[in-house]
Amino acid sequence: MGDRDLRGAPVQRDAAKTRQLLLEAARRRFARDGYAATTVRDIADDVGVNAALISRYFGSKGDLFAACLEGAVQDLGRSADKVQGLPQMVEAISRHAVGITPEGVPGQVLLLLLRSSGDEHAEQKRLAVLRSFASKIASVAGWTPNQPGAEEVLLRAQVVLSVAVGVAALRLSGLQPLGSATEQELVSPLLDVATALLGRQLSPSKE
Amino acid sequence: MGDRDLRGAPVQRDAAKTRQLLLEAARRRFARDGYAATTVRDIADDVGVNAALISRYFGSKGDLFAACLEGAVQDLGRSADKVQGLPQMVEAISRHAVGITPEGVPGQVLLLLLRSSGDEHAEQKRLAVLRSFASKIASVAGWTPNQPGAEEVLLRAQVVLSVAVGVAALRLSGLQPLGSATEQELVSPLLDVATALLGRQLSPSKE
DNA sequence: CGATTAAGTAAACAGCTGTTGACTTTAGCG
DNA sequence: CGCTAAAGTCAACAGCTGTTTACTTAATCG
Repeated sequence: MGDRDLRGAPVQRDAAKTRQLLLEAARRRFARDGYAATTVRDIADDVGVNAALISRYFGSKGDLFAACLEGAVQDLGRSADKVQGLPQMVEAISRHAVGITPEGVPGQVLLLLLRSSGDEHAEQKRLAVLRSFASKIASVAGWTPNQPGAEEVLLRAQVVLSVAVGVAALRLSGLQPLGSATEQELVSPLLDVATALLGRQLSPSKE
Repeated sequence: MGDRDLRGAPVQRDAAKTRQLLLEAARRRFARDGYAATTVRDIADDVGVNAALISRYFGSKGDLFAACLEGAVQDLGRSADKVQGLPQMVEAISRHAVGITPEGVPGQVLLLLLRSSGDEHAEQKRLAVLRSFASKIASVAGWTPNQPGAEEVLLRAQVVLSVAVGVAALRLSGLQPLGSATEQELVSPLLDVATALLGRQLSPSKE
């Protein structure tokens, strides 16, 4: 770690800070390369710290992955809460597909939801997040759980989610022009997709 | 391997057959679990054979992965050649997203295109396949390479491809109802998506 | 049938992985 | 300052990974 900071804040030995840096590095690696292809030494090297700290701070590599997933949940939740209409939802999806965080992997949060450690517990959490995010998409489109045709709407909402994760994955692969498309360039096609899938359902604002 | 076969064909020791079985097992594993999480012993055990045969028959684990990718290319190409209109293309996509092969992983071929070994050579092949498949989608929608707005159409075609791989990935995750949706149940929403993205471009059949 | 060659196995290998325990260094406080 | 507890390093470990080598077993053919 660096010996100095621009501000006077404590830098040199700060367990909380180091823990946070490890978490961020792990998120990047896990999202980009996947769980199995990422070693604890990779992550530790990114931070410039010894790999033993991962076991010390998080318990195990698997627990670190679980913590990353938890972070993704919160990031996603924070975005979802602000969303009110279908266009706003598409904007949020575009933002996540492109990647919000600076220095982060494109589509980091969404990609993490595709990554799997072997652990059953983590796997169920991952599934729970996907399910709840799909439900959120459906609800934004005016869906209520026990109306007729709810299953069909939920399916379509999950297809919308599929676009999001698919775009994130293909961007990561470097497929052009998708890989270098800006957030705004994505909004138009993604809005078309969302409208086509969910637009004719009892829309919240007009008609 | 089994000692008998129902037909009189040679079963017990057939290098070609064993090689083929290894290839199929590898495709399943790589598609489902990814490259790094799959060990050569896993694959060999699926076939009931010693792991040393993988190095012998394919050169290395990386070469085996490349062979799997090659298989995916051919499968995808075979489907793409038959396709003529946009509805047929959606059908083909649905078929691949659900998974054609019996005993195969859902969306095996599409998932393989998301999996990455570290190898640069394999990575470029993977990208080439994605690119060519996206172009195929665009061309089915009536796109020609040097027309005005070609870039935009290509982007939209790649979004269509994103839906395909996204659906395959989320089905693998077990997200319901998407995970157990039939090919026919997927056709309707996917046709809506493809039409919304590419329909207003100079469509091949009507108008 | 016996020999030759292919098909498959077994064991060993070097390198890497996650994790642990003992050690060293730094920050903070009396 | 000197001491203590925290923060971080280091080295070692057991287990697993891909690959190779020497071997056993089975099929083929004169």
